[in-house]
Amino acid sequence: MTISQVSKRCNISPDTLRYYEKEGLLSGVGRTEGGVRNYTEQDCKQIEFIKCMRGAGLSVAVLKQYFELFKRGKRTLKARRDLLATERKSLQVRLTELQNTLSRLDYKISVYDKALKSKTKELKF
Amino acid sequence: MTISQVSKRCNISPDTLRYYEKEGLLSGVGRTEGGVRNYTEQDCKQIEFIKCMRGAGLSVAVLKQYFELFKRGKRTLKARRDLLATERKSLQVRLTELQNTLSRLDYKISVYDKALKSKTKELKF
DNA sequence: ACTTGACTTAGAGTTTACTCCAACTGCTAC
DNA sequence: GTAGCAGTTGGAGTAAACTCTAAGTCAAGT
Repeated sequence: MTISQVSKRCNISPDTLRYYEKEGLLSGVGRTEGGVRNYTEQDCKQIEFIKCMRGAGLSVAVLKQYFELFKRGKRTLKARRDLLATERKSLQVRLTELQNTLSRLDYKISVYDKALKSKTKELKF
Repeated sequence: MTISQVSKRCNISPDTLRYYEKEGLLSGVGRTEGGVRNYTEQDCKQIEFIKCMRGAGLSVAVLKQYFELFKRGKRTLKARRDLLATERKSLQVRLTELQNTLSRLDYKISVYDKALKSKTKELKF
């Protein structure tokens, strides 16, 4: 697959794909004789994984670390597991925060709806 | 309250507090005769609100817009409600995404745990 | 051979949200 | 009255994650 095909399929710009590769999140992307990137199905899966994790707030630096561990082979299995577990933990924390903020927004919107009905009072903020 | 007191209480740096004020998220912070910021309890509540919303990913620009509507008075009640509702919606979407990613991480960690037990196989990534 | 369009690289530029700096002011304590 | 500290301002600097530009290459079509 060419970069533009992967770009469309994964909905990530070619620039970003090149950037991820430069940062070491995609080490083994092959090239044609002409030097053009030739992505495999595996590459795509990995890109989807990266996209998913980036969406959840994992930094490019952490993902780089993860894939660098990978390159060092089987003996880093535990380290990778632990890295993921750490990220999982902080994701869980952020999830709970977001849930609280969602409730707070719901409450605030309900206060607005009441104020709009009574057509009299203004709010503090 | 002085800026350093608020900074401690809200756990936000004085620089950030000044930055928020400059950006219009805190319009009416009073000053002493000497020109020193003098925060009220209301100001603190507002700062907590800003912190909470920033934590949930609302941009400084959106919050600025919200407080600018506020300055225009009661006739912007509906606009403010709608702004909050829009943000609530996208927060909800992100929350669902994060939940999916959390599950994915859980699964991946379980795969690692299996691989660690059997002590034989490597993973794709 | 020549144009066209997609691709390559290195490196510069952008955006967001801070964070830091320099130069200055105004209390408070000695 | 002056040292020291907390505060002020305007503006410069930073980090992360892209995003864009310039200059060039390559393969296909005319």
